[in-house]
Amino acid sequence: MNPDRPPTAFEEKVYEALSSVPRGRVTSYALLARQVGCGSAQAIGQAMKRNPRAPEVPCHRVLRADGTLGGYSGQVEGEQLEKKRALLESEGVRFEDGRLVGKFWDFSTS
DNA sequence: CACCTGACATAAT
DNA sequence: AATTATGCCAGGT
Repeated sequence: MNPDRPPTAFEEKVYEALSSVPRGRVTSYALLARQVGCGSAQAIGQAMKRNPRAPEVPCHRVLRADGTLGGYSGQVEGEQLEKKRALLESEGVRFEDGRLVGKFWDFSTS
């Protein structure tokens, strides 16, 4: 479920961009994908579920562009998603009716 | 085996 | 209706 594969260049790039997101802020897959120079946001999700050092990599700070949670640990539904929401709430991110309240982090500010 | 483009579904414009 | 944008899939390279 969580093989200890060494982080690849692609993942590292994603993690670095993810590190640019301060606490209490959120990003979308497409936004992150563009930062790493990828045309598919789905590749980002793949990178997350591949080798996400869960607490080390703030993959929970990656939401959909619609404001929905998206997926977590390879699941798009389940208690893991609820945990993700709770984790976001813990960081100060508020939700309403399953939607993110506020805006995404601007990489240009980084 | 790791990585990415593509196909497909859904929502907004 | 058509086009555009997003996506934690699936498959091909």
